[in-house]
Amino acid sequence: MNVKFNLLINLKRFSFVFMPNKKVTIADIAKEVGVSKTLVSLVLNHKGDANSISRDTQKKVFDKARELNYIPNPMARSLRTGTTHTLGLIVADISNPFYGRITRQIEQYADNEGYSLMVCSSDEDPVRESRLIQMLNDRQVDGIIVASTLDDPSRLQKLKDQQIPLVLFDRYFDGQDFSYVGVDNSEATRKALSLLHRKGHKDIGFITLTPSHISSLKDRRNAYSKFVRERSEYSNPLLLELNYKELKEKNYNRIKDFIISNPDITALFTSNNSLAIGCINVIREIGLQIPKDISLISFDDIELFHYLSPSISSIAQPLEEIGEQAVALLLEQIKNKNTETKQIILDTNLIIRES
Amino acid sequence: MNVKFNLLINLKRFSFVFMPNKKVTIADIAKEVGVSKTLVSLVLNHKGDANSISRDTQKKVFDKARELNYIPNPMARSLRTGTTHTLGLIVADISNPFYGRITRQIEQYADNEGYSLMVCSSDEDPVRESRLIQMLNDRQVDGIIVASTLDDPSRLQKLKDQQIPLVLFDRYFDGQDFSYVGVDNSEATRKALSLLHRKGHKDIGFITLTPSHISSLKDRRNAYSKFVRERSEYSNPLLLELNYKELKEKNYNRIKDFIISNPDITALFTSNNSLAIGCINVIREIGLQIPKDISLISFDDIELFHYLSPSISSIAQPLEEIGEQAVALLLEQIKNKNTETKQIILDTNLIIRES
DNA sequence: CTGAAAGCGCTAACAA
DNA sequence: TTGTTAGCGCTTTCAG
Repeated sequence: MNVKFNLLINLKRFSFVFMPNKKVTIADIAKEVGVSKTLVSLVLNHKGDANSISRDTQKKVFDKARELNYIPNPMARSLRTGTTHTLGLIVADISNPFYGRITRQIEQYADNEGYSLMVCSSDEDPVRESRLIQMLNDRQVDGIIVASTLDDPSRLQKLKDQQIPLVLFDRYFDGQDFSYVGVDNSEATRKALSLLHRKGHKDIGFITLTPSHISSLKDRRNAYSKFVRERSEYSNPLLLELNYKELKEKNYNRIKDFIISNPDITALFTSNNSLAIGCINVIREIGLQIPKDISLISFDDIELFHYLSPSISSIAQPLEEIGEQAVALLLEQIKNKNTETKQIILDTNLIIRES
Repeated sequence: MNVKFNLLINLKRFSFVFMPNKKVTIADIAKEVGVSKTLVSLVLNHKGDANSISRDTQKKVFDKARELNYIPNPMARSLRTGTTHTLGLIVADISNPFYGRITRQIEQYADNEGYSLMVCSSDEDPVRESRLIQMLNDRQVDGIIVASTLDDPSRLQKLKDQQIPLVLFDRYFDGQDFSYVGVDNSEATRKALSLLHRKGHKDIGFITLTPSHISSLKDRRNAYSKFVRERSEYSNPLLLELNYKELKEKNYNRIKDFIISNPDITALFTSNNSLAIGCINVIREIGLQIPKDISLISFDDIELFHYLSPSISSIAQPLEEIGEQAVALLLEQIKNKNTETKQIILDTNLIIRES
């Protein structure tokens, strides 16, 4: 028993000597190769040729680095350079498949370029989002991608002033000059509404979310208002706004009231997938049938819509491309701080199903 | 023109003096208050009392820090302390709602405790996962939470040897002593199978995923084998294994073949939600009806199952609690490196619907 | 071609 | 009760 115990202790002590416990630094390499730390750093950062260091020396350094299994300390590097090779991503809710799938893409492209991703959910709370931005900024991420829930873009403007690379997606700010990737929400909404209209629907209800300053939501709602205004046969806009909290708690009472108190409605347009789910619930509960009694089209396609019976028509955003472009835009800014901001508008796809 | 140019230059120079451009450091505070950097550091880290620094001095330091809007540089701190206040999370695929929802919880609890989260998807690829573990380790995250797709736990053992806090979830390793939070997959599977059996199903097909070393999948499959073996009325196990890639590509051919070539099957158990979706597709395609011709129960409840008609019965894991416990376990290890490993098994919930 | 030296901002022994 | 000093590991002038 004692022997065993001693053995353990000795092993532990011994480990100090030979194990890769104590991490190797450029100083170790320098000492072993017999050159200065500077040279090692230069070589390892592929600045050897630029500083005309002999190929022979370079090779020795590289070999020794591999032999010692040298791993650079990112903290030391970050402290020195101010860069972290980390990107920050803020979405409303990572468990929402819309954001989940975009996140997946962003993660993938970032990883390909050697960047890691810090993921945060703002919960549609501007205060929380501000805190997260601050946190990411404090942590010196090299850039931030955000589907912002802010109503006042000044916090983001501050980032830009600080030259922090920034890309918005899904939501932009009117009259603000940020890089952005998204879709034409007005046009997509108009197309869906037109379809409903062509199918003979005269009373189309529109259900959307607050906070209503969110550009994507606003554009969709405005497109609806415009659509209704342009057609004399529509009396009043049939509009319902839910807030994020009641939606999250699956409190659909107001949807129910809305549908019941507007019996003329023959079609519904919802401005996101969760709202559509709420509507489906309510419609079933009331005992109505889709699409016999009421038609439904939703923004943001999710798998569910495809499998429902009847399947639900929806407007699909090109999630993969949104993620890809967001990263591309951000990396461009990171690589060249003077890059002009760019706005990328991608095409949506109106998927017509049975609803 | 020239005047303007000069103005810019002057502004730039001036900015050095008063703008919050150049970040304030403890040195600035020290100088202003007239104490040493050490003292400032001590006070700001709430070690003032412990080092019997006068309350008066402490207050001065705190006030000045606030006045100067001091923000500690996490890189410098990390370099010095070796801690980053960052947690690493590795899942198979962040866009899968199962992981998305757990991630959401983990993020939230981590954030509450002042930790940020680095999220990575392994894509069920062990090589990729190893790389991610290495990356997180290099970045000196304070701890790692992982739903591991590895078949050889030695890479994880290495983390443990290095004293890196580690918590597994969803998947454990037989005979390995890691902290873990998950559910009793055997029991849950048995319960579902029993239900099917009680309802009179004699030929229950079981569809699962490879790689088959993944513990959760293995336990489910073994539970099925055992169940079949224990009942003489079952002739042969009706088992199909898909691989992750064909599932991801929605290549359901083998499911189709399986169902067609086993016409006796009256019930199906799938070991995850994506497989269930595949089955639903195939069953519809073949022209069979759920549950008239074939019943279906799936592991891992998703919203879709609730809304499908018929709605699909499933085994729900307590996602929120899994996330919460995983973080709790990890933080315990971070706070006290000598913490014993702990395995937490949570209850599942068999949700019986129409399928 | 190479190296010395000066920090990035912070913390923690060790003095005083 | 406070301060000095010595780095953490790396990059980058600048001077040979």
